[in-house]
Amino acid sequence: MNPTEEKILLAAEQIFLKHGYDGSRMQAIADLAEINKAMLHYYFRSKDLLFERIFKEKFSRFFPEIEETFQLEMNFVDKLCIFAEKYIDFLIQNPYLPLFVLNSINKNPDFSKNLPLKMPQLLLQNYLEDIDKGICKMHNPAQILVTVLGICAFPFLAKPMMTLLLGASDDEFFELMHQRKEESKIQIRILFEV
Amino acid sequence: MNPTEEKILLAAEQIFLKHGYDGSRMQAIADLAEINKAMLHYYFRSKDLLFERIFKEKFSRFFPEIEETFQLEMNFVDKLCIFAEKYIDFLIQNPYLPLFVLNSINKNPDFSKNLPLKMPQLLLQNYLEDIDKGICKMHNPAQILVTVLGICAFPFLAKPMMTLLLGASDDEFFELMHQRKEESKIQIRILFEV
DNA sequence: TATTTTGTTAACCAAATGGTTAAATAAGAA
DNA sequence: TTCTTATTTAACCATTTGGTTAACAAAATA
Repeated sequence: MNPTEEKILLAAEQIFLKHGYDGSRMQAIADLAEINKAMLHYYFRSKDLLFERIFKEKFSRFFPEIEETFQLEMNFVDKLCIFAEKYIDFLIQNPYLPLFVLNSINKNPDFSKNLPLKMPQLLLQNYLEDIDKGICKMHNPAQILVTVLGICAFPFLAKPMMTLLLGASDDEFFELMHQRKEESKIQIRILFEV
Repeated sequence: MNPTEEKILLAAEQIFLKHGYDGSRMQAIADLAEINKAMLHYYFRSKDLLFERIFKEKFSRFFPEIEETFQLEMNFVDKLCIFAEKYIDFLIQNPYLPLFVLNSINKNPDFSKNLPLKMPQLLLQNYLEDIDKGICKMHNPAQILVTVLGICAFPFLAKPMMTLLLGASDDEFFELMHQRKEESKIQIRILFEV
């Protein structure tokens, strides 16, 4: 890929993830990429298209990783634990991602309508089997999904508020998130294991 | 209060909560309030001041309700349960609030620095006492705070994504949230009760 | 080398946006 | 009623913002 194009994508990613669509300026992206603003339009035509490019890439590069986990041969709760650890690790590397994705979907729900999201079905089947076997507690599947995603993603969504409430620094926050990999597994086992 | 001022505040609240600071237009607020755009500046001087007014009101009218709960005479886990139910009920009435507050703090952390937030200390003391009494499990207090807030608030933050993942309508989402009042209490007891 | 294609820049443009102003109207006080 | 103050409006303004253009440079191709 053209080095200029790459510089643009890298800069756009940073700006969009930090400030969202509305808060981002094309000029800011150009400045960060150290290129002329016209180049943005030369390579990507419009702000909308550039944003869509970043959003789709971020949204889809990250969901497949989860799917892998759910195809492993093990019981439901173990899968959830592995998922949680991997997911939190991923979010430590991409702390702005959750707020970015949620805001983007919130602003334009149609945007992610055609993106692939087949994991729930796989998960659900697996879950029902383990309830039959008697090794997993009965919950409303929707509530499980919300709870587990929340355990992992909420701290990152609430990062600025958390550091405020706890009087913690950025480093302390990330230390807390590393702890949370273990904490999340403990919580998941307590919640779902018989 | 002046009826025009009131109309403005009502409209500003709706617009800001739905679209955030960057996504909101003064003209949109004026249109919704059915008044001239100049009136906004006549009563509130600038977009920043109008936004600050809305933010502070939303942020502070909502935290005190929590504090009440924590001053009741009962054990820690019961308090958490009562908090969760009240909090979810409140969020059902104000579903846009969590994303609005988090985005606002995220955009301008200094903004909420001088706002009163003394609940953690009260909570912490209460918690330590109950661990001494042996009626509450030992966790890192910070992790508890994140988990409990997440159980309540995350579904509302993730509402658009949740409805997408679950293929649910708005009504079904709110039905799920009413269920969640019970679900949250169950989860809190499992997590923290001995 | 000559020519065409690709990449880059500075200057420019139209629309949108937050904000102002001066004049008009309504409301109160004298 | 008259004078003063508060409220409202339409027109206007400066800046910002996404986007365009035309000229220019650098490769690539012939």
